[in-house]
Amino acid sequence: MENVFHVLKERGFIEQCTHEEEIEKLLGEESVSFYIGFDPTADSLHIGHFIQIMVMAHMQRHGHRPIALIGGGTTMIGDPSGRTDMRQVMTPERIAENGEKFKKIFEKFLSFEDDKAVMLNNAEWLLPLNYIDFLRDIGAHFSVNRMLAAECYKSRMEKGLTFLEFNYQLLQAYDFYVLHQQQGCKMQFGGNDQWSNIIAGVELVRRKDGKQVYGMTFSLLTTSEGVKMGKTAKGALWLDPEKTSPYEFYQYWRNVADADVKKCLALLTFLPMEEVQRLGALEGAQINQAKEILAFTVTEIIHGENAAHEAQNAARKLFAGDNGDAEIPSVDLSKAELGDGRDIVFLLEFAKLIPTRSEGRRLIQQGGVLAAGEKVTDPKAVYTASDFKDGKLVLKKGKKAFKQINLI
RNA sequence: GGGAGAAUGCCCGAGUGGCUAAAGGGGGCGGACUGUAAAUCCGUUGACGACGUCUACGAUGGUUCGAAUCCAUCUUCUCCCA
Repeated sequence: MENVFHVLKERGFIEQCTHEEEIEKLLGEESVSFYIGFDPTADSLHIGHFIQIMVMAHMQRHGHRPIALIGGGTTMIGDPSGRTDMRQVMTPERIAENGEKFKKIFEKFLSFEDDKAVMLNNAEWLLPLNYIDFLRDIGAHFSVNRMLAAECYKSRMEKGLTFLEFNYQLLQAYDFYVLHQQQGCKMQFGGNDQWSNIIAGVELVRRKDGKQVYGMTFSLLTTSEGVKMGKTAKGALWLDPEKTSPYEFYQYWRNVADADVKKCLALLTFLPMEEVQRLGALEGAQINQAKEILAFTVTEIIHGENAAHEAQNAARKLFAGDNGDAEIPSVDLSKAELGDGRDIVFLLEFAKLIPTRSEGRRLIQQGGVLAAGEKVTDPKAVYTASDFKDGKLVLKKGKKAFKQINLI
């Protein structure tokens, strides 16, 4: 079987390794147990986590054993790495709830049968810890001097870092130590922002057990301009269809910058690299084909084939100017609520295309609103039941935002 | 524990008694150009019953005809000393 290290390297996942040659050798020789930690700070995973999930999937396909670690314990502290502000302290109930949701998502991407992958929660061993014992056993191995010098705290050295957060690294290192002992875990992966935490774990295992374990980090998904990808107007690009609809999700990828197409295909899909190369090399208007494939494939992996087809059809129809079908994101408006007619601003607000009525008026004045294909020029224009063809009215805001109102 | 300073719109950041819904930048949104791209350019960016009204410059109270700007108390944060 092909060495997964080469696959990950070729696809551009790998950013830093603790011991490149040894890791390559190890992954080529035996089935390795490795772990990636996910802190349940929100009620859904987002696209940043998805990269890590892809890595686990690639690894599992090549015969290795993923340990998906849910950070029920570490989330009680909050990881300060690479952040400019302190994380909000979360209640244990919320953390547990979010953790359950994470579990369900992992089950979609990994096979947990026959111990081919395991899912654990570090709350199990972190919550019962005794402070004094922990300090003596684990804390003694850490150098504050070294920790402070680490790049990941840099921005926090200016703004302030609490002792609570400062302890995060010890806990993550301890996770690795526990997993090494209990699960024979030899590697830890993570986003590039996890580098310091991962090295800390590698060193702790070496000091405590005298064993060599390894760490590797993966590129964070950034645009060619270095901005974090996966940000939408509403915040993160979530994997949960309730939080980010498959259509929105599809559109996000359909609209990535030319320069990022190849990278996204390599990191977010399982398409063979020859295909990725070919698609990424397309130029001019042709690269739109590659973007369609990217959008469809990623949506398919996350939301399934049907949802991907629906999203694609809706997008194609809307951008082809054919507003005829029901796959467009829509809202229902009762006849009673429409009454003798409502003004355009009401309809825009009702369809959640605008946050305030002022925004709606401004938009109309700037010529950014189309109703049933006609540009709306008067903010006071009133729409009645007769304007709904077959009980439908498609509103278009700008070039890319559509919403259909169904009269019921 | 002692001392110094800061808190402004989504973010950064000017403003130190009326001309301030608050400069400038970033971001967002709309338009032009295009390929549902990037870059660029133009416009816009508190809300609402919209040439007017209301709410806003950490919180509360006060001085004043009038406060983001002055005073008092409080809260939070940063820095220096311990």
